[in-house]
This record gives sequence, structure tokens and C-alpha cells, in this order.
Amino acid sequence: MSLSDGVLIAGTLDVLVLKALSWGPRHGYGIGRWINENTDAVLAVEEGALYPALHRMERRGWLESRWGRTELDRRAKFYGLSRKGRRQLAEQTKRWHSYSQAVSLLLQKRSA
Amino acid sequence: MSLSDGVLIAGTLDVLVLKALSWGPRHGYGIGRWINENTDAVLAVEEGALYPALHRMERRGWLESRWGRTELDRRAKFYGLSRKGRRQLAEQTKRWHSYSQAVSLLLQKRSA
DNA sequence: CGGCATACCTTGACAGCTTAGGTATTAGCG
DNA sequence: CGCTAATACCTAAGCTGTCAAGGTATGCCG
Repeated sequence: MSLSDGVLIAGTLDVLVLKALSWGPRHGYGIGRWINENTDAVLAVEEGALYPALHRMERRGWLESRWGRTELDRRAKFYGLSRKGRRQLAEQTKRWHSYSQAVSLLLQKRSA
Repeated sequence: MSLSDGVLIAGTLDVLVLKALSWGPRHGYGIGRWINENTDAVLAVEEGALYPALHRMERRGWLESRWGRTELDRRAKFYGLSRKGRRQLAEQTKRWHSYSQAVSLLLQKRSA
């Protein structure tokens, strides 16, 4: 956690998952890979963070899941955005932008 | 915590504090106010997060503290950056930029 | 005198990430 | 044929950090 040691800042995983699903359903393992690949591994999502997050988000009604088969014909659980999830994606994206912009501006102030 | 409810993303407080001190020593209360004011209250630092953070960072050798008096002639603990703290500021700033850029890019991909 | 701002602190609850395991299936290789 | 690696899922323990909610003390101002 944190900028000091960890690899993922606590609280940003959800919006990344939501975004990963905005093109349509994906299975958990694939979501993790998508995030890693699309950030040049700057963001490395641990499985121990990913799966609990998926369950959490489904419990909150942001995601819907069903079992299916991958292109490799392997058993996998596919997650899709619910209406609530889509709303969350929009809100949290906005919040991320305002938050990150605020932090970045602070950090850009030239110091002594 | 998180983008959903909280006001501060876990792990970003440290770098904000370090930055606040990059112009010279400040007391804790003033650090909190500086962050709030300079972000139009987008980032509202709770005291219950701030003071433990200061103690933590001092324990890690990033900060040095001494008691003094404010402009209002009130007793207050002033914190200043140590050499280690300055290094931390540089590192964490870099890390923040790469992290936030990665997230922002992901979120900007246009979806279906 | 009472309230508000300044300035510090701590505790308990809780969320979320990391580490470190675990299972099962399939593909590829020697 | 057996081994390893990749795919795909899951969980538990431990830790860190934030929030909510308290608390102390001082000084100013109406």
C-alpha cells in the first residue's frame, strides 16, 4: 500500500476493475492481466487483492457474474457491469480526476 | 479511504505532508490547513490521520520536530524535513506521477 | 462567561492491500 | 510419461492507514 512500498494505492483498484469491464464482460484473471498490461506493469494487481475486490463489488451490486468458458476453453467466472456499476464507474472516474489533479497541482508547486 | 466514500486515498498523505514542509518548517495544525486550503478542500485531512502520520514519519527519520511558538504566540510542534525526508519527497513525487499517469491513461481509454 | 479557533493527542473500529498459501485444469517439453 | 508452467479460481493472517469520536489546553472576542 501507499506510495512508499506497495504496488497499488489503496482504494484505486475498484475504478480500474470497473473500467476494465466497460467494454463488456471479462473474467477475473483477465481483468488483472488487462490492468497490468495496459499500464506497462506500473500497476501490478495481486490476486489476493483482486478476487476479494471482485466479491466485494458484486456484493455491492456493481458487478454481475456467471460461470463460463474462456477462449482457451477453460472454466472461468465472467463479470459484467450492472447499471449501478456503470454509475460507479462514472462517479469514481470523476472523483479520481479531481483528486489526482489536486494532488498533482500541490506537488507541482515549486518549492524553495 | 478509497474513491468511493473517504476523503483521502490511503497512502497519499505522506507525500503531501512532505511537500508542505519543502518551504521550511511548519507545525502540524498548519500542515493540515495548508493542504486543505491549497486544494480547495478537495483533500480534507482529518486530524486523526494527520497526527499519527507525523509521528510515523518522524519515527522513520523523515521529519525532525521541535516545540516552538506560532505567529499567534501559541505553543506548537514544528516539523522540518530531514535529508531522508527530502529524498522521500523526491522519490514519492516521482512515484505519484508515474502512478497517477498510469491510472489516468487507463481511465481515459474510450470505452464502448 | 461562553463559545469558537487554535493546537495537540489517542483510541477503537474498519477497510483494503500483501504475503503466502491452497486447488484444479490444460499445454508443452524433455 | 512425468514435470513444469500457465491459466483460473480462492482464502486466511497480518499489517498499515484512515475515520469517527472522543479528549486536553490556551487564548480571543462578543
